[in-house]
Amino acid sequence: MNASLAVSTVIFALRSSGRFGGDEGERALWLPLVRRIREPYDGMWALPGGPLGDDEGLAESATATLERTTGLAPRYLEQLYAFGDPHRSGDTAPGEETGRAVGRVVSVVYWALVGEEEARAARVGQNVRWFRAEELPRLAFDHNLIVEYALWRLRNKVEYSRIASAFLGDTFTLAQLREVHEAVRGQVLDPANFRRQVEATGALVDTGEVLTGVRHRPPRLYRYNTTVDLADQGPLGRAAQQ
Amino acid sequence: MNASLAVSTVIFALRSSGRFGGDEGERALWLPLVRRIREPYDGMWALPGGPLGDDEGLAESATATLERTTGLAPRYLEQLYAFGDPHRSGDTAPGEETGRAVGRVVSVVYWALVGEEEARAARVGQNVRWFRAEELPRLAFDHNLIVEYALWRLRNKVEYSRIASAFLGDTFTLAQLREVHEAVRGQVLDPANFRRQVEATGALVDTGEVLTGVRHRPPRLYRYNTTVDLADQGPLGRAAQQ
DNA sequence: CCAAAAGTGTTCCAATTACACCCATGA
DNA sequence: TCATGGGTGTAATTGGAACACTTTTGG
Repeated sequence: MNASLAVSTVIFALRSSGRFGGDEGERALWLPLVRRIREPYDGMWALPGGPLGDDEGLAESATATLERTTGLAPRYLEQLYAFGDPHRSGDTAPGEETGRAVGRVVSVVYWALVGEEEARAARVGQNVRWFRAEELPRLAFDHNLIVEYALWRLRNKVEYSRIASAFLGDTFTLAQLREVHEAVRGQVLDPANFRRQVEATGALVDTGEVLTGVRHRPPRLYRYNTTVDLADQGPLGRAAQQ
Repeated sequence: MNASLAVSTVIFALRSSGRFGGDEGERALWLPLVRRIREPYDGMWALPGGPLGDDEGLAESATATLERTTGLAPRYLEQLYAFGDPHRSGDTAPGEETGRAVGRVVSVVYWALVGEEEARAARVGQNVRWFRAEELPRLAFDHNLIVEYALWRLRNKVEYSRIASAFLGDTFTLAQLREVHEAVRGQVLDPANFRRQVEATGALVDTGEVLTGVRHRPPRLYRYNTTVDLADQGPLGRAAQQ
């Protein structure tokens, strides 16, 4: 019989390493992993996922995994890649990846972004733990490679699309948006030039409100033009396809 | 049971509409399709593909399909997307896509580029026909959408990678490379600026030879630096992964 | 008034564009 | 020698990077 199909999801959140309630602190990318409770790779950490349901779409399955693992809904979701190498389990013995199927598994992997606010209150299940994306232990299967690839895609895409706003709330200041870019891209950006660049895209909408309570000049609050997709997916975005 | 898995391939070739042997003529993108001989969509044209073999990698399966359909080997091959919507057959009745499996099918689709020279001599099988990529009939399943998406990816990628050379032989003149870009991107490019841009990448190697027999100044023949991949796939390219 | 970040202005540099012009070959 | 595309030169324009400077708040 054919290989069996699983859907896994790389879930990214931006978290301040500082205490709760504090607006400040070093922001870094985190992601939730689940501990395996069967062979192969028993006891190791792995990406959340599961077998594809009989009448379930691929993106739908990724969303369900996200909800099951964190209780959250994605602010951005995109297919990453399909991994199907016959020996990707790294083991010569046939392994099960989903906890149910046996034998060869092809994984369609998605990556998701969740909001910073929601991520603070994310449910933490029994065998779920959040890790810094840059400091992962050795994961089950080829999941280290998958996370690396997802990080690469995220970092590329944040430069030429609007997905950075997925980490933020509906309204945000330009400094907040810039800090997301800085955290993901790993470099400091000139506030003046950053402002002009995002303003030049024409996608920013001035809400007319300002953020008060800060001990300096109150920054304006912006919103993104929601009639436009966060990222151009070409024909896939224009169709109702996913 | 789970959905079954198929691998399909969008195969692009660049063809002159002129006669054989003539170097000139309007170049356009063509692709081979196969005629379905079963329900659903019996008699309609579809992308070549087939079920994933038991011990076969995904890219390996795409390469095998390419060989079976055209007798050619890909000069460039990349995974496009996994399509798995439960109702992508467009039919409420359960359909078979591969000619063997029954029920729901998830297709991992690849796209490939083959050389212009090889494509002229491509084997044309019983139920295989080449079509201009811009003038396709209504295809089986969601294959029109898939081809549209593949075209979009090709046109994007040709601008920031070296995949255009996959349509050409080992050595080529800058005019030939420019004509490939013009055909794919659908716009004329300034020869002088095009030359400087590709030279600036440092990937061009002057072979020292020239192309003779033309009734004007003989152009130099170049080669691409083959130690570099045609396109940066990030961690996927660096690993032995496919 | 002072510190701090918001926001604006200006200069410099690199890349792209447009286009003029010379070069080398076949007919 | 002429037509044709190969190849080089150069000025104009654009866009980004760097950084000085003004504005507006809380303390």
